[in-house]
Amino acid sequence: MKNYSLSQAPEHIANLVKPHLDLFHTVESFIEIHEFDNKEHIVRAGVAIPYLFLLVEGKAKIAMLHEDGSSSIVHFVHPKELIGELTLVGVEDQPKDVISIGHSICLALPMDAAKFHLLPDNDFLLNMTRYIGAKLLDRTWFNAKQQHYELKHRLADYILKCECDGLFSEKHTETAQYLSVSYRHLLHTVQWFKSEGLLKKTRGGYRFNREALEDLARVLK
Amino acid sequence: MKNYSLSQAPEHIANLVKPHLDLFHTVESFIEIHEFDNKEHIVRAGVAIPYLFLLVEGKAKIAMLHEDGSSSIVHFVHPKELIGELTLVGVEDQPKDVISIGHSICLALPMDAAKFHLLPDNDFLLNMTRYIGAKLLDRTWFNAKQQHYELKHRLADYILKCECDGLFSEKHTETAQYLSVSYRHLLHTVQWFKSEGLLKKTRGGYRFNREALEDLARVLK
DNA sequence: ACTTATATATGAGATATCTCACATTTAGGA
DNA sequence: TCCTAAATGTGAGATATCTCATATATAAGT
Repeated sequence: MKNYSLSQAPEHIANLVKPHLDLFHTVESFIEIHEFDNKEHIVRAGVAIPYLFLLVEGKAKIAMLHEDGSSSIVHFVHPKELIGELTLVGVEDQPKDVISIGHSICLALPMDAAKFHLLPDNDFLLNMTRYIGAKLLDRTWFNAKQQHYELKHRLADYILKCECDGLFSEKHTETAQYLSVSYRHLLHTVQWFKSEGLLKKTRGGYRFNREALEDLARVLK
Repeated sequence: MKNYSLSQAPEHIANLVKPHLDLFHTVESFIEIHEFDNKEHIVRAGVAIPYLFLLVEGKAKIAMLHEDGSSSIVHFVHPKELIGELTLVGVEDQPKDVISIGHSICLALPMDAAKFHLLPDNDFLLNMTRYIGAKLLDRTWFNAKQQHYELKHRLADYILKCECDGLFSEKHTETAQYLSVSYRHLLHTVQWFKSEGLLKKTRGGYRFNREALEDLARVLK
């Protein structure tokens, strides 16, 4: 993990970060930049979170460990999303694991500074409430659909959400944990997609038949 | 639906409501009391919500309609819980159905008054953020468990959560919609519980073997 | 008291999904 | 470059869960 203050950041990083600073303009002097390698913990389950993070570049997964040793991926964090916001407002006592997927870059604001300078600011707080509220809505919706429709629909939806320039390149292991099915069953469905001509493996991922996938995903609205 | 202002409330209702007013002490003059009958809509899906409600007495379900015509129960609202808080903070454009289960009583604060008088109040807003944040955590946790464990565990957990003085008396139809399984399959599991001596039907509901249910529910932590 | 809608109940057969076992390929670290 | 861990891929058998059909009991409305 690399860690330096905003003012010491190399220029290409500073440029990357600049567009994300608006939320934090009142506390700019406290801001640090943290870089994480693949599989590095950004937050460790059960350990108090010392920063409010904002993911600028890269990707991360929030994972949850079950009693039986297996784990679910509860959420994929993408750029512009916060990490630690529930700790900031004081409702999360037991944080979950947050793990970098590939190399990633975060703005990091010490939690104390955030509590002291941001929470009393009504505009900031309203933004935060909306952010959390939108997440609640999303997750409620996601989960209702998740339980109700079988894998092929959810997978189609997921592929379309993750796809980048017509290429789907998420790991099957993580897809399975996110969609809450066994790896084995995910592979069955992937094979079925292939055999129906919805997916075709190429270098670096899968190409797909967008219309057909959209058809399958449509029931999730 | 009966609807009257706080000052006109009959005494027994006023007494019931009093302990719940603290959140709203700055806007007491705007407050109304709404009473709903069984199956009456408190909020109708897709129609703008004109009030921020606080459930004082009774119970309500928040339901979600799927494309295929079936519906999921997303949440059971219990006394002291809010209805419409996501509309208040401005993230819910399409409210879901909220339906009274049995007779219920709500505090009702006109949405405009709430927006004007409560949102600018930093203390109130922080409370609201915490309320919404706690709900997000709960639901995340609930859903991860929900997908991961089979019905017998989730049902055991649900019975213990709903039980009142050792009596479980929720409707099977609603239980099935909440736990996202078919009615048929729920009944299979109920029969199995009976045959194993975990459940016994009596007048007005089911008695149960608490230790055995706790054992089953334990994996959900 | 009668009628209707809703909730409870049970059976039979289909299938979506899981567990376990094992082989192969890919990627990361020394 | 080799070695190891992770990711990918496939098979066989079990089971959790679903759909549909149908019957009875209970609650609600007139």
